[in-house]
Amino acid sequence: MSRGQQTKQRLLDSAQQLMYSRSYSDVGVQEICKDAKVQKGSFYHFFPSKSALTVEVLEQLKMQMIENILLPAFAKDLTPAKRFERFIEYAYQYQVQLKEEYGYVLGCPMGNIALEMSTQDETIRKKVELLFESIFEVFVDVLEDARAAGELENNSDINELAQAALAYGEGVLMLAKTRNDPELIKRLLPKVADLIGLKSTT
Amino acid sequence: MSRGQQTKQRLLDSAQQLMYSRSYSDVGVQEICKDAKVQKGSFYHFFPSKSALTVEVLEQLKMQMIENILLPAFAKDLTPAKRFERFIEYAYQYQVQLKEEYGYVLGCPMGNIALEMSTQDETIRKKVELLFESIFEVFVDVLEDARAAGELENNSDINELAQAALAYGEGVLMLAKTRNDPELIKRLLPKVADLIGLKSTT
DNA sequence: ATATTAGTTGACCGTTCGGTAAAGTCAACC
DNA sequence: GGTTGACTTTACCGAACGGTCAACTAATAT
Repeated sequence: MSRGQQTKQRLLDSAQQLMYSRSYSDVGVQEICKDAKVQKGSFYHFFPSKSALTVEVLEQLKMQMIENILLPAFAKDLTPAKRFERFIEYAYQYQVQLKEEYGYVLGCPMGNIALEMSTQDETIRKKVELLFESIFEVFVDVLEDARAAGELENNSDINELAQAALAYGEGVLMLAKTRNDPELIKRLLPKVADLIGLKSTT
Repeated sequence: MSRGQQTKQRLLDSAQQLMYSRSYSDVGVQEICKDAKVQKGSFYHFFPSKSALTVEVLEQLKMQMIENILLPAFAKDLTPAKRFERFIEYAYQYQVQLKEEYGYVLGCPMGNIALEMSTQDETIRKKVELLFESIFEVFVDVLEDARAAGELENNSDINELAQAALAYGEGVLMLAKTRNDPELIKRLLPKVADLIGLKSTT
């Protein structure tokens, strides 16, 4: 990785961490630069605006999420129901760790930005829309497996079920963040099985 | 209502509208004052800080939500299932209207603030927590009616079901806002019946 | 070796931020 | 009718905001 690439990467990493732990608006370009040990002029050498930086942060977030959470959790070594359970365990452990580190349950980084920025920055909104689409696709895939295996009691459209599961996951993370209590995830998220009609693993 | 009360009310109304249509951070006290036709000095006569104003805005929001949405939607003239349907219709119509007015689906005003501010302002987070509690209580009430009427197939703890329903509602509103598409509400929200195990109205 | 490009530095822009202070005006009560 | 306290007005504070610019240095390619 070239010198410039490294600088850019530090900016992306600092921005991702700071924005996730606080918010888009509360973190200024100045603070991102200070954290990344980069001068402000350099920031604007790599990014035309704070908004553009954020779009790249979101792209990086997507890749990390797919690689570190979605692929391992939904790997096909388990039954669809068990994959969801593994996903829930991942989400729970992660939020617990965040609470230890920051004192707060931070929730979903996409959801956070979506609600803060959707009415203010159209390119950010569109980008988050795409990130949700990535999760959606993974869910569709598991649900198809489940239906093929006869483990899906619900005969609704799989696209709708996937969207419902995504919405429910985001909602649970919102409540967990608002209550600052990661246990909500463990208590509530398993009910996604009822929502999509997954046969319980008895 | 006295002169001072009127001024304070204008500040609360302006802040509520502006923050809902954009965000907490993006709306300054200057802009709130201008919209309410109040001088900045007066603002700080009524509120010690922007944060304190926001807490009062949230209180007002709660009262409006209960009176204008929760009470009429969940009135006991219908079966529990039908009450939920009426609630969904209310939510849908409201977001359609907002999109016409502002060009954007604005989602849930509590959820928006919760995700933006929970890690930054503890008193705001606590207040939103209370607002969620208000909705939660209404849900518990309907669910008890449903169980008493034998219309609840799910025999889980009602508190958990109510929280799950709340989470799902918030999640759907988040997706609707991110996609800027109110139709998602109509398509997804009825699945709350599956989530909580409400017998379908056949 | 030199010219070109990529990246860095630090000072600077106008504007807005949340919040303060002090003087002035209004209405109500004695 | 004068006093009191609620409310309003206006000017102001230091700090931070997103963004720009021109000069400088480092790496690369010919």
